[in-house]
Amino acid sequence: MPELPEVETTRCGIAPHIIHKSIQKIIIYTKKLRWPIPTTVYQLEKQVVSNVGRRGKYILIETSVGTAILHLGMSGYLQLLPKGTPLKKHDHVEIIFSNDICLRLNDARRFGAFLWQNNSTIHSLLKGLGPEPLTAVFSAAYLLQKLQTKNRAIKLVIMDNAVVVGVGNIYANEALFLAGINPNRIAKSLSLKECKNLVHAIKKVLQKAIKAGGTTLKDFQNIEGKPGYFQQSLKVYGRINSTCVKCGNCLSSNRIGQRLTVWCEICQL
DNA sequence: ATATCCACCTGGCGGC
DNA sequence: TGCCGCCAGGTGGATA
Repeated sequence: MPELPEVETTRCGIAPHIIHKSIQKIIIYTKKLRWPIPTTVYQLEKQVVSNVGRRGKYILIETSVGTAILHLGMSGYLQLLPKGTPLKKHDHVEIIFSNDICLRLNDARRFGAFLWQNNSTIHSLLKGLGPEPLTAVFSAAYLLQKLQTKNRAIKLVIMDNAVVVGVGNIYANEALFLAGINPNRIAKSLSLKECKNLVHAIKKVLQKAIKAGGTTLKDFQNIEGKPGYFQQSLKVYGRINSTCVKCGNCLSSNRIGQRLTVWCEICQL
């Protein structure tokens, strides 16, 4: 998937086409993605989309009765197509609008989700999420305070949705490189200055990636089926066994929490 | 509470 | 060509 920039690219791509549009029909081709799709999502039918929001990597299709919650997992994407376009392999759900366009969720690995919340409740998946990385709430002071109880690698902590949402493996690697911080550092050992650098790096790398339309690795594509271009800017992710773009040193790699991590031993302390 | 590990899936790639 | 093992953008949940 899609990390936050890819999700945001997707949200921006679909929003203008479906806001204020009326939903005619929901068709579910695959009953279970990461979780079974609840039948409550049929409440979307006959409703008008009031807004298309995002919380972390969840896309929120809002109506006056409730909100459909979409997650793209590792391999999901959304497409807007004319109603009746032949289905592709791994098209799991479609939302048909009254103007005869439909929104389809395709997800080869089925790690994504299609869920529902009534307007009076908050889905448990959305509870306990940390701040959005691109808001002022996510600050150096906030991060420093959060790190005080954390004896794990800093990379794991910035990828923890309870600390800050939306930072996945690509951008965690990239932000730590940009901030000059070794991903293996014990989180609570970071100084305020390092927290400042890291928070700044996370915001910068995410903003740049959103501007570039996301990162395309294998199967991510935006709403028009076009790739993102941020992969051209990656400094460490995917560059295992290559040399550091800054100092020429051979990059190091290991696994942190089962996720491939790449860094420069000289530039990241 | 925190930390670790597993599970859920398909597809693409390199190696034999 | 084919089969095998390994890898991949996420993250909730079970376990210690």
